[in-house]
Amino acid sequence: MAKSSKKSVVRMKDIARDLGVSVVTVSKVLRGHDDISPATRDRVLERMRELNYKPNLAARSLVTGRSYMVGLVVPDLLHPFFAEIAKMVTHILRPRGYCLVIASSEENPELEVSEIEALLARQVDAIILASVQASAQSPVFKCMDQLETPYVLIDRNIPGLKASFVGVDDEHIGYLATRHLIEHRCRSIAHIGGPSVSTAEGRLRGFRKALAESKLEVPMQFVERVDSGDDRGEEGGYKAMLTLLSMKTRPDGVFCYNDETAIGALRAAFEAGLEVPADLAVIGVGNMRFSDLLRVPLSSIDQNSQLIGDRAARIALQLIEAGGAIAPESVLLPVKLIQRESSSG
Amino acid sequence: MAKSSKKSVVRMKDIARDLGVSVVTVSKVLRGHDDISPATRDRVLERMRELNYKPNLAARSLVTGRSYMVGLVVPDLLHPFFAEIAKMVTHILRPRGYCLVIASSEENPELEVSEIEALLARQVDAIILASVQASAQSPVFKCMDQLETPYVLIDRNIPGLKASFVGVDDEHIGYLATRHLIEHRCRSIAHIGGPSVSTAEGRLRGFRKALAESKLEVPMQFVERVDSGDDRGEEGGYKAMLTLLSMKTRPDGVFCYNDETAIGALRAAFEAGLEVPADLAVIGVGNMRFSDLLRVPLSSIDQNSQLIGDRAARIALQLIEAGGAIAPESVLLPVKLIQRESSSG
DNA sequence: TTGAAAGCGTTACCAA
DNA sequence: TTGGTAACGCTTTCAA
Repeated sequence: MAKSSKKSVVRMKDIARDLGVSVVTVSKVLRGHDDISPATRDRVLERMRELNYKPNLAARSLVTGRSYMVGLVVPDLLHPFFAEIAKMVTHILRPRGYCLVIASSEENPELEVSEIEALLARQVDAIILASVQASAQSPVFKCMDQLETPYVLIDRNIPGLKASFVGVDDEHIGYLATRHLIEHRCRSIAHIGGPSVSTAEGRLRGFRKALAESKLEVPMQFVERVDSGDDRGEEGGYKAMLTLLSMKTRPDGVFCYNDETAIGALRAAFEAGLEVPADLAVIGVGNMRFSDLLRVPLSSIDQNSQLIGDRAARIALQLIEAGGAIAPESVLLPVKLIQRESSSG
Repeated sequence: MAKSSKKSVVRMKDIARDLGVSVVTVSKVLRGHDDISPATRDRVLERMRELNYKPNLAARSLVTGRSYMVGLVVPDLLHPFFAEIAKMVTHILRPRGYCLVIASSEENPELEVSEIEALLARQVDAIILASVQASAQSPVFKCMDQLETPYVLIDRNIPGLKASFVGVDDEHIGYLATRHLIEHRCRSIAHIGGPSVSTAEGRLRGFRKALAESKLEVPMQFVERVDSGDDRGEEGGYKAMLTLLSMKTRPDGVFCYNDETAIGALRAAFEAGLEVPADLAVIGVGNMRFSDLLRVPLSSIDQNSQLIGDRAARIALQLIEAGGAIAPESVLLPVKLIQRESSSG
């Protein structure tokens, strides 16, 4: 062989020429068709190996109409919840020949639209989407429908959309967390909530439900809201907690929309000289890694993010294989309360 | 318009037909060629909008030979260091029309090879790579060279490879961290190191250098090594620390390969009833978020991960645009010591 | 068992 | 300013 210093994109044509067979034959060998004689097959395979042949997937995609790419759109890759999902999704997809194209919406609905349009232009076979769209009317859903690109919603459901969804029961999460605080003798419980997406709203509903059940009051001012974006909640949680602590009757427990928010809340509480959980019990959602190594280990609700990624990927594959002939499926995964010191008073 | 319920993949052909122009004209309008009359241009653009036309990027890729995709291969997406890089890379790439395909090697060299081959088959225009290959002889590098696919190494450099690299000076990190411990009156300093990649090795060299400079001994047994993989180091750090603590003369300071390892080490120290930093000072690398909210806030060296992603993405773009006619560049970003309670004795 | 021809949606080249 | 023609590398179909 010549010194392999020059660019050499090997094509089927080259292998066919070298071996005196047709391109079709090479193509068939590549894809394991059985109407090829073992002798030819072996020669072709050997030559492929010699030349280190790699099929051009763009060309294949053009003729088959399938790209073997799946898009994943999340609000923030840095959030461990979504990173874990991304990891699990590739883990399921890769052995099946698919690859993952990631896009980040940065919690911005318009950006999400353009990211999805870009994915569609790339002919992705399916999209897995933690959407920040406000409603089912958003043009993204029409786009995907128009191209018949199947999609799976994760984490945040969009009411009124006939699409598959994988996530958790957020109302249940809110209920569970709040009941937990009540059972630990909190009587004046505040909530630091997230932006207006289904998850935050569900958790708030669960919060109210638990309190109502126990006939506990929720002063209006005890529900603070954090606009996401800023440092994924930590700063927001800090400020919200400051507000809560400045009230004349202070809460003795706080249920935070997520762990980042809770960590911010903890920081505010420490700075104010409070003991956690003696003066203030805190619980979050997400069960972040290292939650148990914090100054006061943080109680949390585990959202089962690995399983969300796993299931979403599998459903995406089903939708691709089925060519759309499959009914939307809604999967609610179980959650688990992880009690740690921040609420064990 | 008919109800848009049926699949409708709009092609240039359709627009051309509707308007009585040629496909070429449509193509030129799409790409902003200026040899088209404004009148035609407007008609085409309007029709594109009406039909919600999206160019088929696979087809374009086939003829131009460029996919506008960049591959990113990391050992573990879940590690915040790599997640941050991934986020930054998309952030640079997206506005320029590129998308990011992610692949995870799981710290497995063979898996890394196959992931890279898959990316090459997809015609990615460049690859950004935190490689786990042991040497420059690995076939992956030949592969990428053969296809003239430019690549940028990040985080871990491969000695003897003529490739662009973006990372930090790991020997300096090790030196800085160790000097810091020495300055804080540690006299018996241990190291918990990582797997044999350039980063871990550099940090170890820096460790030895700082100790030698101060004429401090390093008993062989004071250098523990963690095989990555297990929970990104936390468990390994824990076990390594247990070993160190079981010695007849215990270290009074430990420099850990990364923050995860350090957190494991902290856990072991706490369980042994030690006070940090009074009995044992600890410093890590990575400056993980929430490092300052740990039970004992962890001192660390910040690796500037955002900037690594930024620079790697820009270099990748340059390499793509230059068509290989650019000399490899090695960028060493500055690091910063973040002192916290774990080493402020 | 093999292969010739057609075509996938786009862009490049050059002529009109 | 416009467009015809020929690619790009592959798969599909169908005939040999």
